[in-house]
Amino acid sequence: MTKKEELLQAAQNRVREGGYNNFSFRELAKEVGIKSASVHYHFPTKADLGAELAKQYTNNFILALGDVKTLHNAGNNPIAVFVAQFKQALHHDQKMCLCGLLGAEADILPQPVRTEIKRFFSQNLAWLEQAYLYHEPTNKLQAKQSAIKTISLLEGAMMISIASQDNSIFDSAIAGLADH
Amino acid sequence: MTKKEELLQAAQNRVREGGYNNFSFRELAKEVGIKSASVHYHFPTKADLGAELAKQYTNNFILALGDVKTLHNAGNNPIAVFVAQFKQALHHDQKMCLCGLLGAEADILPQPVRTEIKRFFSQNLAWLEQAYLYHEPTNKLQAKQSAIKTISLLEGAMMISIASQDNSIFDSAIAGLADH
DNA sequence: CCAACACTGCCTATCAGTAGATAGTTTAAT
DNA sequence: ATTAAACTATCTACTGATAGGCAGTGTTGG
Repeated sequence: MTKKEELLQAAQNRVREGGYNNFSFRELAKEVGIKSASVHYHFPTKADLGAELAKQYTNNFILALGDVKTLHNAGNNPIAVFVAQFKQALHHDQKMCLCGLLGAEADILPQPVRTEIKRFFSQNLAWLEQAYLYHEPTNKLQAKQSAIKTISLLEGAMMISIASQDNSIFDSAIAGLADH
Repeated sequence: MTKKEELLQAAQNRVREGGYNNFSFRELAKEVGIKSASVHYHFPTKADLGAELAKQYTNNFILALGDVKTLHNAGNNPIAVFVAQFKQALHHDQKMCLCGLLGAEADILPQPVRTEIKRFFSQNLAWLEQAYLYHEPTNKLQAKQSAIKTISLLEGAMMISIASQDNSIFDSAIAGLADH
């Protein structure tokens, strides 16, 4: 892993714990073993780092989901796949969704970061909408609404589980979500 | 409104926009027209201010909901009341739920603040559980799960609406929630 | 083949601004 | 005379950012 990648990874952990203001160039530098001035070589400003962080997070997230049509044709329920990916993010890392936390504080984000956060949700909603269209008989409007309900439930459940330090809240929230 | 109340109000606005790290004693002092050192007279430390902020927010929130039994007996659907209060928080202030945002960054909060955030959710879940028990034929376990699903959906929908700068997302998410 | 050059990735040193917090003082009301 | 609520002045620590240096790694023209 390059220093640049290490910096992004360190930043991701900190942002997922405490938001955009919870990391500094000095802390990241210390963690990866370089000086804070050198971080500016890789990312000219903090906003640049934040924007690239959100961009890569979104891209990796969508990539890991896979293709809706492919999943469906292989006999997998894409909605279950989506839910499982959120569950993994919580149970494995014990941290918030990066874009969930940043989304909540969107008002104070530099615009390039905010743009990437918006993209995360528009892309995930589009993915989920397709998932509902493939998986159950419905129309576009209904599928859109189901997509919104599903991702809202997941982000909210994640948040409350972390606030309450109780992952069983998340499990209760998603019970029966991807059945039938 | 006393200076202390003004400080709490100013802090609330800032926290609901960008989390715990998004306010400083200097900014609050400037906004209410005193010096930053004077803020320490009212709140010895930042953690004290944060804890009192979360405490009052929770108390006011529960108080505004009213009594489940009273609502039910007056022919009102308590679940609809709960949903309406979240909708109001979003549409009126165009800001996140204070405890929602703070809950997401619970890992970095001073313990007294974190304790208050936990209380917000345990109290709201208890209120909602009662609401479901009163409003529809169910058992305690089902009511608990419904409570978790409902508050998760509301907090998540709020978050995504703010991230996307689109309140219609919230409205879609709650469509049909408090019917029948 | 090799000297000149440029690029990469880091460094030191430093800046102005802001953070939370403290000690001690003034002002005004009780 | 006491107390509440503000003040001035100051501290140490940290913030993002900049200027400029330096070693290593090509890369290229004579």
